[in-house]
Amino acid sequence: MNFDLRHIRYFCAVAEQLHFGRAAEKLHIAQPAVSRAISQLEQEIGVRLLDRNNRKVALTVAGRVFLESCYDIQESLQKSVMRARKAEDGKLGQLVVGYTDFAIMGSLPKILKEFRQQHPDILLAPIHSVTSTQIEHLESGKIDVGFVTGPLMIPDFHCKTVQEDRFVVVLYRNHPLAKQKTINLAQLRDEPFILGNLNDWKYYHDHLYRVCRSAGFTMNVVQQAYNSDAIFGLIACEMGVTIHSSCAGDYLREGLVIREIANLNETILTQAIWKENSASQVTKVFAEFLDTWKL
Amino acid sequence: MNFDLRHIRYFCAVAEQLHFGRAAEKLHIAQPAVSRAISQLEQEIGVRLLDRNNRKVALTVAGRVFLESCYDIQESLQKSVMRARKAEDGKLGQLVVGYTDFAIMGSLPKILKEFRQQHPDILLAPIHSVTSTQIEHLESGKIDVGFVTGPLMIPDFHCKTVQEDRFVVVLYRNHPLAKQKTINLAQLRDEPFILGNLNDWKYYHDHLYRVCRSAGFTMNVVQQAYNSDAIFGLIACEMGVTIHSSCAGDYLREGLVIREIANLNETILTQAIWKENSASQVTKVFAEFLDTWKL
DNA sequence: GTTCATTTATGCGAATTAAGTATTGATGCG
DNA sequence: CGCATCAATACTTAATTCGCATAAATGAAC
Repeated sequence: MNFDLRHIRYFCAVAEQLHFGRAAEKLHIAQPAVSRAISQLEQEIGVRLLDRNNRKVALTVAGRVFLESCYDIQESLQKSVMRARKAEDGKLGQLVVGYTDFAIMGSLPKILKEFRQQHPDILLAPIHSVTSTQIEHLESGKIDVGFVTGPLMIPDFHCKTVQEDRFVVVLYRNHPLAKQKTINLAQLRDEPFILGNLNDWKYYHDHLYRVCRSAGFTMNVVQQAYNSDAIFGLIACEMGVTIHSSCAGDYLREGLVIREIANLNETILTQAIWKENSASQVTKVFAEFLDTWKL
Repeated sequence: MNFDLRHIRYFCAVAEQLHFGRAAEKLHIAQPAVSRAISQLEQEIGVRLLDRNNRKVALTVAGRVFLESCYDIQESLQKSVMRARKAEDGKLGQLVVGYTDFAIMGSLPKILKEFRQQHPDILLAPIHSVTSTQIEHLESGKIDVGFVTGPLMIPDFHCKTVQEDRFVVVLYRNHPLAKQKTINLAQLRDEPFILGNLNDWKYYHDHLYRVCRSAGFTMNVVQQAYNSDAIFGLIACEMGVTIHSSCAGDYLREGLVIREIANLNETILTQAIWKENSASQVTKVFAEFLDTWKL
């Protein structure tokens, strides 16, 4: 294949005009150049593309077939250039997003949906993992953006709070405290607590620990569960209670109830977090997008 | 887009080698030519494709994206040339095939299946119509090949017999003659006949007329039906009998029986037929294929 | 820190390729 | 049969691409 795009351009012009002279005019060149290009192309392919004499020009069967291909190729080339430019701008590519239980129960679906609409050429790859793991993966580059449970402040990382939830008590329906509309933290002093795995949920537990300490007690943890669903499952067994995020409200299983905590200003933040330096262009586009996001 | 395939070729080479010198060697040109082509390409697209200094060459994100496109384009170009060549040779295109009831009940399915396997790039467009209509459509170019009921000899047309059937009597099960194993034609002298529309089935009727005449009688036609299924339907109503092609054997409806005709050498030919001149290349390929077809 | 080896980029003349001008030659129409 | 039209060809000119020589940059080694 020793022809190039010029030949294809010229061929398309002639095929459209069915006239070498007019095609040349459209191409802003002289007619002989067109004649030569067409014969070169035909020679190269080894097939006559245009049935022509000095009075008439018509596409051959092969010419019609090749013409279609020519349009395809030109279109595909144009797209390729666009894609390269988009990739440069971070508007095309892949974004690996880490997320916690709280994030996926809360604002993340809306955020990702909106982002996908604005940037259809960016493939989102969401990965569930807890805050501490996400931070490791951000460091190692395994994920581009994390949605973690804060409050959090890590050097060299950018943060954006995307969700603010209240602490709430989750009880089984028969629990005595379920009769109250709101619960004072101190009332939970002697309750058996079911929490997420103390290693995995470290950031949330530290926060919760401080909250309970300031209410004058330490949680009596009787079970550690794998995730929110497991916690709720164990509570449904009436094995204990938990303090969870208010974002669980929509996802609570049958038999469980949520009660607000009285006189507690402390909130749970879910934050988007990404490496300040060494962020891919796609990450930067996502960061920009988050900038415009209203809590 | 003021670049051509040369730039794409060079870019692919560099992307593969990640080394301008070695790429140049592979391309059998000097290194500066490669350098220049790459910068031209980058300038044209407006995006840096290769992160390079005097020690290292690496694809940028945009470069990776564009490289994929380059492979696609080159492949697509190669295919386009192949398709044009195939089209020239008649190995790609469309073939409109007319066929009769007898053809589709007989050898046509096998023929078309085999042809499709040998020529997957030829789109077959089968159209049902009777012999006389097919001949009109062949004249006007509406169909490329007809499968008609012969025997037939038309000037300027090529013929190839693809199927030879016996005349058989089709009766309803309760018919007195159904008790016989074979039937003499003369026994049908006074039977009410159900045949296809006399205009549409002209060629078959003429043939059948001659056959009955030589048996010493003229058919008493009481009903004309639209197609074979309709004929059989009316026979199932016990409105009459018919003489049909033995190819109907596999398709006969419940309640009907077939009886061979004694002492009849006459056969029904199904023939492929196409215009000798002005045949498209695809038609010629089909004709060649038929040449190798064993009856 | 300096030198060296390696490799991409650039300047310039040569070679190749494409385009332009003028003309030929073929073809259909009046 | 001549004329008008239009693609093809010959030859010249312009543009592009290439190769060689070399500069400039960079990392490694001493």
